[in-house]
Amino acid sequence: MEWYPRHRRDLPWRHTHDPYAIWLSEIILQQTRVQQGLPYYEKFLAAYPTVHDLAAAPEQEVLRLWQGLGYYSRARNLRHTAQQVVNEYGGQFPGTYAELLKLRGIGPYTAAAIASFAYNERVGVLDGNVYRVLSRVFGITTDIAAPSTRKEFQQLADQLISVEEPGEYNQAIMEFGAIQCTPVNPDCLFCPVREQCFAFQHGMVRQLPVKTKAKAARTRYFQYFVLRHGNTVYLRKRTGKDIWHSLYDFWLTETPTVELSALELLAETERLGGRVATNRVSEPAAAMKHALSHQKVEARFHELWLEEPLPLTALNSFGLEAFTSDQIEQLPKPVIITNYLSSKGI
DNA sequence: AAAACGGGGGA
DNA sequence: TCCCCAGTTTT
Repeated sequence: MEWYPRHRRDLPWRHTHDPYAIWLSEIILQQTRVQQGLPYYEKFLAAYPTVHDLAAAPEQEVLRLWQGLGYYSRARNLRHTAQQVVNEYGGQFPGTYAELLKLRGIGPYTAAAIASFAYNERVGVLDGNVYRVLSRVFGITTDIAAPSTRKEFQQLADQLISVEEPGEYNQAIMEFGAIQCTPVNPDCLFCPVREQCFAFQHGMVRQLPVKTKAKAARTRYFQYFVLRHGNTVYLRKRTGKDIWHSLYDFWLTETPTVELSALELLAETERLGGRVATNRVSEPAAAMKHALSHQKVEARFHELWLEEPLPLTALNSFGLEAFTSDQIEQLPKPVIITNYLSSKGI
């Protein structure tokens, strides 16, 4: 806590005790680096200054603002919880850790963060930074990837937390992990706790924390059909339990390999009720790769110019909608789709 | 307890 | 190109 005031970054959410603003920042910062989250925080607070504004916003608008941040369920839960706070809590965020924990998108970490930052409740935050600092300082070799390990660290965090300034303490230990006790090349030379640090004293800094590696991501091959006619492009809102729920992309067939024969391409197009114009020679399919945590997506984009607009019955049964490029701009889309569209000047 | 869920940045 | 980072919900 001596280190913190001298080294802390000046971040906008550190100037407020408003639980709404703190909640917003914490949801954005889940699984997200500060530098990436910063502009989103500003955008959201400008668009939705209060929880009432967010609760009243259309889902598609919220998702569009969230575009590029990933883990889109965070954005849907954000809006859901805003509505719940307005409708069931009279617009006031719950005032305790236990109550906050009941809200969608708020787990142990976020509940502890809001409760301690906004209300000074004495409950230890446990994020990746805290795991790292505690495992090094105390020489804990338990695998932090194992869910059962949480209990051990939570107990320690709750024991260590300042009685006088729990919120300040929580921010301090996380900032210390983010800036000083970094995952690689931590600044042990100028570390204020090196004398008490087990890992430093025993030359184990590089070995801690112990964390088993996730298994390799599977590769999926997406064949996108970029169906076009005149000024319109056909897109589809993604539904179901897959990546990018509620975001828009093109008609999609998934294949076991990267290849898709010209025959299959035409067959699929005809299945949609469309005929490819013979006077427009389609270019070779554009290829793009997209890496996620648990999947690698290799996408091919087959641009198909249709002789006629797709029949309405086909649109309805396949969930496709016709859009102009101006309309497409407003739709929430996965980054890979945005990248493809901008490469095509759409 | 394990798997699913995005995207960015550094080496 | 490979590797690393990391909360919550769902299975």
